Amino acid sequence: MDKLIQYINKHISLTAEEEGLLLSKLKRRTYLKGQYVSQSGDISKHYNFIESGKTRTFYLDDNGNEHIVAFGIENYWIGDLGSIISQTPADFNVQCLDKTTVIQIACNQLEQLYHDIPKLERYFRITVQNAYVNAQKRIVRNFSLSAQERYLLFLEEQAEIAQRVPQYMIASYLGITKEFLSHLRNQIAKDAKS
Amino acid sequence: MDKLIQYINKHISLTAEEEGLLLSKLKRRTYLKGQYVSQSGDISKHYNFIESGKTRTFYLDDNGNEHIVAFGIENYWIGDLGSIISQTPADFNVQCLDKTTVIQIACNQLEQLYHDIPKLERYFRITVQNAYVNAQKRIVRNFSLSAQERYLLFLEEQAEIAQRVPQYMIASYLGITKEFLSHLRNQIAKDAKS
DNA sequence: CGTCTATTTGAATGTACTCAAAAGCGGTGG
DNA sequence: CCACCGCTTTTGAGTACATTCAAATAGACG
Repeated sequence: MDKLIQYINKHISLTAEEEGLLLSKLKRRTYLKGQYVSQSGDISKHYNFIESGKTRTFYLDDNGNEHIVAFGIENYWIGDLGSIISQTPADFNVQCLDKTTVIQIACNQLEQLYHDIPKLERYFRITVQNAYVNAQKRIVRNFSLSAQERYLLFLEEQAEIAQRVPQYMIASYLGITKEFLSHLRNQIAKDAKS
Repeated sequence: MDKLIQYINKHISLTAEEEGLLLSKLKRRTYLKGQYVSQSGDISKHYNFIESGKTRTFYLDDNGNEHIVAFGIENYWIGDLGSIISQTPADFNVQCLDKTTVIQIACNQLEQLYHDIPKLERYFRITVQNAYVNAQKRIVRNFSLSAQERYLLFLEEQAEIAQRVPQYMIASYLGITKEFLSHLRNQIAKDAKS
């Protein structure tokens, strides 16, 4: 679980004692491809840090269409934060796209941990703050950019993810249909030639 | 500045001493209608809590179109968080829609405040966490709901704001044109009759 | 090689946009 | 009190971007 500790220590400095306490509360768990780390409707039991593998967080709308909210790869925190913080049924599903190993913090121990290691408040404040800034950026882009521009930006900014997930999921993440993304790629290829 | 202290104390418990220290760092400032609390391109100098009035946070895209990212009313925190936390040029403009009084924390004192009153880490963690959950919800809705559904939901969930801002700004917030929103309203009125 | 999943292609459709013009609605001044 | 001004909302026609549905093609894996 060194990688997680290392990540946390980028923002705060844990003492050896705190590190030990934190480690004692963490559990490693491995999911197979296709398994769900958490499911819509359930109350989330843990917050997860990906050690290896990849996941998608998606929402199933009333018409049965899937909408990918986020991808997760190594060193990402995943889970339905709304469910985790208020212990209400989750809106989102978190599914593994590969065999995936996560480090879990149980929700019912999170408050205790914040109490025992107040520095963690800082760590998570910073982490969530960054996630929030990105979410706002995404909202604005979805309004102000065309689907093609959004796709090109995605390839650029999230190159690693782009290479590791199937195209129809990228379409879903971008908020367009897989057919339309295919059309866009065709278009882009044509434009590149001329 | 009691209202802010009161709001903060919903999540944490400040001692009298901490309260005093915090208060000594806060400044009240009033802007006229139309004035900017912060502007795109500038590096944000403070984070703002609205005591009275209302604001819009918007992004100006490459085609010169405005996209409203958020509205602010009493008891909301406003500002370009991306700029505030990394002291980079802001993406967003925050403009007052009325005479607006805010309580400001200077960015260059924020870290010191976190140091002196670690509980504030917790307060802002919780605040940003909630904002993030809402942002994710908005992303999903923009994908899975039609413009009409989004509008009706907005009226329901943000009734107060809906009554206090002009329609063309609501359209911008929803990511549609003012003309199309007008069309939708027409449609909704017709549907209601039959 | 066959099966299953992912991607491509194309035609018809729909949702939302653009542009232009008209109508409504406060305020302000004559 | 009315006329005019600026700003917001409405209306309508034509258009564009993205969707749906159906079918063909390509890729991956046993």
